Amino acid sequence: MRRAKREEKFPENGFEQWGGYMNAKKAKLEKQFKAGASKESHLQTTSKIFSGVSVYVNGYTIPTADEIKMVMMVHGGQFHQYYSASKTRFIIASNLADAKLKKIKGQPKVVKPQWIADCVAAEKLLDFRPYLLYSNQSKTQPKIQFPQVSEFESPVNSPRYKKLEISIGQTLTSTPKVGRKRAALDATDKSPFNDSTASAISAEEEKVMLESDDSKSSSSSDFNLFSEFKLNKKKTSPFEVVTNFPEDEEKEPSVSNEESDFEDLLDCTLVAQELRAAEESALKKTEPPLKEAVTLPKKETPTPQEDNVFISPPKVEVKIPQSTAPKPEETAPPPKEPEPHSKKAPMKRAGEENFLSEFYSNSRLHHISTMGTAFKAYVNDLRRNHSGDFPGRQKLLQWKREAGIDGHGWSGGVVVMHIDMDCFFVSVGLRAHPELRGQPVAVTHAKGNPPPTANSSSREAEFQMYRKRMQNKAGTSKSTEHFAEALEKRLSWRGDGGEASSMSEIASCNYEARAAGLRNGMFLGEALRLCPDLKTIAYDFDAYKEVSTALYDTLASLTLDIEAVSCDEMFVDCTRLLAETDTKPLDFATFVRAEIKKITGCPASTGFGANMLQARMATKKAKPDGQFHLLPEDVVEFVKNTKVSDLPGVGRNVAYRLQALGVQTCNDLQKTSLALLQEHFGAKVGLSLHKHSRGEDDRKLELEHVRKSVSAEVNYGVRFSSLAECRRFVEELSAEVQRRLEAAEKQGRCVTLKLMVKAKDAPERTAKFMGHGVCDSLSRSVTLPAETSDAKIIAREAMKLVDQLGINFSLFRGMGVQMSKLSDKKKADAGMTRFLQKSKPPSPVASTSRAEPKASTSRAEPVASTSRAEPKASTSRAEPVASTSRAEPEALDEAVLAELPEDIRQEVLREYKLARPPSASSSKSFAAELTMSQVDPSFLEALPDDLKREVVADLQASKTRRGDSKLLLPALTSPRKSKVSPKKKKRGRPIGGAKLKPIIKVPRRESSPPAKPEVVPEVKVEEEKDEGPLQVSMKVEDLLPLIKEWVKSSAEPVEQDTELMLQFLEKLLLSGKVDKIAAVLRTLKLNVMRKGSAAWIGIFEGLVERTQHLVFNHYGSKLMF
DNA sequence: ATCCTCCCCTAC
DNA sequence: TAAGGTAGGGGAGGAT
Ligand SMILES: Nc1ccn([C@H]2C[C@H](O)[C@@H](COP(=O)(O)OP(=O)(O)OP(=O)(O)O)O2)c(=O)n1
Ligand SMILES: [Mg+2]
Ligand SMILES: [Mg+2]
Repeated sequence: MRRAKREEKFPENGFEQWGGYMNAKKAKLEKQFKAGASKESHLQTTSKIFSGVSVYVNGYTIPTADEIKMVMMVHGGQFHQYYSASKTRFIIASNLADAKLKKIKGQPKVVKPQWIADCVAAEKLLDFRPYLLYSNQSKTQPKIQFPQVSEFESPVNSPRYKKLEISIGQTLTSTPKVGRKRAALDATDKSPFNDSTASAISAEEEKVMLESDDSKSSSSSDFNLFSEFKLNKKKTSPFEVVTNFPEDEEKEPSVSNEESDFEDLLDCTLVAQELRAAEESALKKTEPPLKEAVTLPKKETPTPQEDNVFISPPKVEVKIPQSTAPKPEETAPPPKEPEPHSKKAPMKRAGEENFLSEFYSNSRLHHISTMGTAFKAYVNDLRRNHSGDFPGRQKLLQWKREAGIDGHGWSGGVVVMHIDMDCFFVSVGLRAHPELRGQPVAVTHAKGNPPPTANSSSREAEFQMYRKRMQNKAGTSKSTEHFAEALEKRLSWRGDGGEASSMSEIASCNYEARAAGLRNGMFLGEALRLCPDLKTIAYDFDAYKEVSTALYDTLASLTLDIEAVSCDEMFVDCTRLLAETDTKPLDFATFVRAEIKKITGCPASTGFGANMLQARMATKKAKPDGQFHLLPEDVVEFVKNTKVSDLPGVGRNVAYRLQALGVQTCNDLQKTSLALLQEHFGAKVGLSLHKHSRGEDDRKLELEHVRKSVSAEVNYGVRFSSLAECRRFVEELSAEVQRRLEAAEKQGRCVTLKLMVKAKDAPERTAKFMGHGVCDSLSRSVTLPAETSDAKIIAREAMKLVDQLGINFSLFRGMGVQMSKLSDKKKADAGMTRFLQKSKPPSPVASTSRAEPKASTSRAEPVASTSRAEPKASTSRAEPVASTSRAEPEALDEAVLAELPEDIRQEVLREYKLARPPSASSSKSFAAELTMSQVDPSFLEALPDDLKREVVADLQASKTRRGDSKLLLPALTSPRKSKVSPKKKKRGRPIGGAKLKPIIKVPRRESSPPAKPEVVPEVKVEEEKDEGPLQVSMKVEDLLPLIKEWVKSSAEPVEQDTELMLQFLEKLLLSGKVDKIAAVLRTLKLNVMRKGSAAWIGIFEGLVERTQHLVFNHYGSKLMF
């Protein structure tokens, strides 16, 4: 069966104990290799130990998830990639770490991984109870044998088990597809920062602000020197400031990655907190009271109802640094901005005035991200408008002459250069702090002496708790130790609650600091413990921007075969440049780096290679302040000593999983078969690892970048005290998205809402001040019928999604709004608006893309939106309408509508719908097709009969689609976009009702609620004896309903029906319709489980077994479904 | 086979 | 206190 593909299957192996597990694993893997791509044998299982057992692995476990997956495969169990309340029977976890665990519905058993290991060792299914992670008895060693193999029926402690489903493998098709290709045109020209969100201030404005706001440069003690840079215009490269700083930077032993983890490790700590909180306040189910809620009322402004409610002129942005301020050393906490009346300045929270702009102005991640985006656009613009002249080349040639560098350039093949500024933020910052050169320095917000937060003791307690948990992890294997160690380092602050416990992150640290073990992204507290002498300096985003621009302009003056990576880094295809200037790579490097240092005062390192990977690795080797050319002949050797974690795409997770496979270096990786890699990591990732480990890289520089999505999200400071606040924040984020879309001259059709929700037992107080803490994250999206960039529409859709999720806003810890399925914004669709709004000519505005030749696009007040409909003072309460193709509801002219082509009409209807305030109960959004539950009844009623009929017909025709799939683990939510039959409409979600108490059985299906036997009766009898309705040639869509009805219609299956079904399946098999078999079995399984009938389950199991037998005989392998 | 949604991961 | 953003690759699994 072609299905074999690469799913979960492993040749038999004989690995026994987990004791010497690591070793055994290696041997086993090798064996599998040998077995070679014997795909066929893949499907075999060696035992039935885990028959009927389905597991989902959460977090890191000692047999790793991959290993458990393998074991389940081999021993007859089921491994679920996602947790499903209805299908997953056990959750394997070592601790509470992943918040997800805590909100899972269906109360699956959470069992320690050791259980799996012990079962394998014992070669039989052991009672899982001793291994329950939470049970009191769990203590430790277990091994209580359990009589027979699958007696789990015993209602250990939950009758729920009864209806527990036997899960069968799933996995049917699933081709590693990537799909989604969005046609998109190019953006337009403009300077790099025109769209940089908050900082979208014009250069002039910026300057003014800088000048007037001295607090700004702030932190830097010497404002003067600093300002010299700041006041320079950014646009071009006016960086003549020439600051020659003494060379510094001595070579440091290269350190590995930066501190990537964050919450993961943090999680453990938080988990400890959670535990404690949970223990203390046993069942304090109710909504956690918002402690600060008080201040809210007064704060609220009259809420401008205007059109531009949510636009937040970015002006704020630039100035901010001031509030933060002073450097660490010389503490001088500037006065917090005084608060009108209330005592101390209340923390600013999302949804409150100025929060967003203030947050953004201080967010380093926001800055590097938007700068990165801006530079990609900048390169696009430069390429588009380029004259063909590269002035920098004259300089290069002159330099060569003066330096006495002879001709004979490079004659090799493709040369890719990667260039990256050394400890960027620090290097820039040090220009203003020459006295700190040579010392360990880091850039961070915190300056030190945090208020006497008296929680050092509580932290100590947390730490102890954490330790306990770790030990509890039993395993104690290598990796566990590794993580434990890492964690301890980060969290083992004791005593004083001074800065040694600061949770402020270090954006960048110099090489002197790295020598002490510091890494970018590390907490200041931990950093100080590692390096007590660390000096910290403040951020200076404007300066970074200037240096970045200088970096780009420098390279752009030499060639435009550039792929921007970030504000301090890019790839350059030097092939043509070197050939045309007859220059050798390293000579070029010397020149460019010197130029950059001369202009910016900051060091950059460059690497050269035959492809992007090699160039990147070369840069790493070159740092700091160096250059390196990885020659083709040296690649093989070079790569062997490279750690896998140094490969692009190999982060914490992949590195960990590779390590579990015994792979740590590229050399190890080379010895691993492609098949195995793909088995574990998927087709693409596996192949990528395979190639990268050999220094091979197919990627081509992306010279014309096409943006695919635009988003704005904040996962900090989110603590809503009212739905209104939440809504307002969504509106602000939407306005931000609109602004960015406009800056990029794009529109989109898909709106995605992202949420971070406090995990079930996570403490109200997060480890990091105002941080998101331990959360579950989820997203929901809607595809609109027409593209838009209108913040109002975006916000409305996003809010609908919020409602739809039905989670109490007070649990939100982060929100994001994203627009995707982008297309260039043309005035084109103004056509529709015009059509419907008889009076309004399509604003011919901006016109085709490409438009503005750089120059700052207007920072634009909210307005901007091109074809904006006139907000007529319509009678209807429609909001002040805004942009794009949208007509006033009142403008709908039935006659006109009737003449429109079908597709257009649908869009109009859609728009019409959008323009209306959603009725209270309707929280649904449209998808490609309308769904009954998404229709606002009042809207429907208002339609003329014919239209009504059409809409309804449409709904019914499409109602089958889009069933909810998955039902992700954070069951924390509600029934997802459950369909709900036409008749009943979605219950309006209780706006603030958190459904902490999920129902036992989650209705995970579209149509009828599972537990509803009522409906069903005897529908039809499709299962006649004789040939009956089941035909091999039937389409799956016709077949499945029959299956469903079969199960639904009778309490107990009739034997003849079962036989008939088996015969039918056999026929399908003989006809090669394996997919249909899989589909039938899946549907059957679903419905049987839903029914929860033991009789049906038994029948089903028997059917599956017999079918599998047939399939095996026919194909030599089992069917995966 | 391919598309789509909802993740997860990675990178800066 | 602290400022935990944002874009893209890609995998799982369901629908078509
Ligand atoms: N976790 C991180 C990683 C990076 N950055 C910012 C600060 C860095 O200076 C800048 C560039 O990132 P790099 O990865 O290039 O790191 P550095 O330039 O600091 O050091 P290196 O010399 O390793 O390039 O991005 C950050 O704020 N947080
Ligand atoms: Mg760098
Ligand atoms: Mg970089």
